[in-house]
Order: sequence, then C-alpha cells, then structure tokens
Amino acid sequence: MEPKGPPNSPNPQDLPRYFRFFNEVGIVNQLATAMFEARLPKGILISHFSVLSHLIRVQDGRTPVELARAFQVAKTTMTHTLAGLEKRELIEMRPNPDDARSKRVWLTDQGRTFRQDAIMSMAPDFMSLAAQYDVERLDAMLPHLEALRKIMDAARD
Amino acid sequence: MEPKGPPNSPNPQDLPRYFRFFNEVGIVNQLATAMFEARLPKGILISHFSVLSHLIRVQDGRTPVELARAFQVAKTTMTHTLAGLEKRELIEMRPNPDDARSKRVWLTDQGRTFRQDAIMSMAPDFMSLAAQYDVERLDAMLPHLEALRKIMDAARD
DNA sequence: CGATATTAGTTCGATATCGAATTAGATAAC
DNA sequence: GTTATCTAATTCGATATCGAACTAATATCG
Repeated sequence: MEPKGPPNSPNPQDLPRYFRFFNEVGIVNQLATAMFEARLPKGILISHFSVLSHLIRVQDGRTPVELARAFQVAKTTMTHTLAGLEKRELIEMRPNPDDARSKRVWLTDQGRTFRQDAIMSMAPDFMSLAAQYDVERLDAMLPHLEALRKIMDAARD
Repeated sequence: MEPKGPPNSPNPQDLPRYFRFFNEVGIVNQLATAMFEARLPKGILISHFSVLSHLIRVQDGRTPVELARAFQVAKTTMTHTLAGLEKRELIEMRPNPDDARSKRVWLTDQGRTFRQDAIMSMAPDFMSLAAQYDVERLDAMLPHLEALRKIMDAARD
C-alpha cells in the first residue's frame, strides 16, 4: 500500500481513466435506450416515457419549466416533448392558477395506463438480463453513480 | 447472509431497481456529455471527438461502416459525422483499394493535434472532479459496466 | 405607483439522428 | 458466366434537440 497522500491528488495521468469510464457509461446508456425504445410504440421515445414516470414519481401538476430543469433539457425541447404527449392524450396541460404565464401538466388516465403497460412490456428484457447479470451488482453501483452525479451536477455552474 | 438460491432468480419485483440504475446512468451520461462539449469548439460534438479517438485507438484506415458498427449508429449518421470532420480537415477519406464501393478514413495531422488539444482542455474539469471524487471509485465500477455492456450488446440480436 | 428586469412559454432556424429508398460494386448460386 | 442476392455509401424526408429571439406576465426597486 502506498502511503495515503491528501484525499485525492488530482493527477493528469488519470485522464484516460476518466475517458474510459465515461465512454463505458455512454455505451451502456445507448444500449439501454435502444432496449427501452424497442418496446415503446413508434413515435414514443424515452423522453416521453421519462416525463410520464417523473410525473408519477413526484406528483403531476408540474410546470414545463420545472420539468425542463428536472431533465436538464432546453425549455424548447420540453415544449416539444409535452406537445407529443398531449397530442396522444397521455397528459393534459391546464393553466396555472398561480401564474398566468405558466401551465401545469397533468397525467390522464390513459397516460398512467400507458406507462404501466410500457413497464410491463419491458419486463422480459430485464428478466433475460437478470438471468445473466445479478441485479445486486447494479444496486452496488448505484450509490457511487449518485454521488458522482451530485458532484457533477453541482459543478455545472 | 441469505442462503444462495439459483444464480439469479429473475423476479418482477426487481423492475424498479433496473429503472433506477439505467436512469442514473442516463443522467451521468448527460452531465458528462455537457461537460465535454462545453470544452469543444462549437460545431464539434462528442460524436466527432469520439470518432477521432477511436481512430487513434484502433488505428485509422477504418471504413465508414466499421465505424458505424463500432458506435452503433446508423450508417447515415456516420456519413454525416464524417462529413463534418472532413470539412474541418480533421480526417481524410480515401478510396478503399480492396473494395471500390467503400472508403477508408484517415486522420490528418490536424486531426491528431485537435484531439490532443481537446483532451488537454478538459483536464481542468477532471482535476476538479478528482478533488471531490476519488478516481478509484470509477475504476471499481468499470469492470461491472463492461460486463453489463457485453451482455446487453450480445442480447441485441 | 411606474420603470426595469426577470421569467414562462412559444416560434423559428440550424443541426443530429434515424429509416427508407437508391446506386454501384461485390458475392453467391446455379 | 450470368443472374440474384447482398453490401457500402449516399440522398431524402421526418423528427429531436438546441439556442436566439419574441411575447406576455410577474417581480424588483426606486
């Protein structure tokens, strides 16, 4: 064991290690996205599904800006995503009584059902994954990813 | 410790755990992408940078199809990305002597220099990250991510 | 109160990505 | 060896995402 220096001594030698890690994260993300979207009806993307899930998790009635911030996408992107969901009647946009500039987003029954069905349709993929890769390993990584995310999130001033 | 059952018993109860994991991966990826691209000259995206890096890592002289497969993007997407790199003279496209339908992609000196400069310009971000998050934790996750990626990759028949 | 600055949402133009169709060349089958 | 099939790359049309500019409403501040 090396004597432990200061908590972390930033070292330019480490650069490739970061690249490798983030590269791998990117690949996993791409594969997961492809896996998810293969199960979604065409025209519905992860972005749509994620908004529905978010609204269930944190309660609906959020404003578009809140959603854009939560997903860290441009406001215009959220406008577009919400328009798609509204067109399919998975959400409803109502005026925000607290602020006439604003709106609030509500899930429709169809929206809730749709999400539930989508999740169920993905189950087989996860089951087949579970057969080859112990879920525990994902759980073990989660706290580390969360810690990383929080730091990176705080860093983007 | 629980008695160890069969290696992994796929269990529908685990679904939310997968979602949480892949969701977190997505967020980290998004933050990393934003961090990288903030350092790249405008008009250059991660996709461009990644192709340059790939060509250095596995040797240039690859064909567009090979690159499209390596990154798992549509051929048309790679055509587009390569066009951007060529316009900026970071790569050169030459005919493939082995196959008249095909081309081979070569790095220019400018391309190599560009990549090196880009990496150096990102160093400060990584250093500041390293100060708060031990690189060892990333290294520890890497093999697990790689294993996961391989399984998912094989699964996408 | 009234002027200024900020904020919510949209429209618009640019670019990234994809799938379908196309063209030219290579491979396979008979 | 000729025909049919497959493959490499591009073009085209559709959609996702973004930033800049805009409008309307709210907040701030003198």
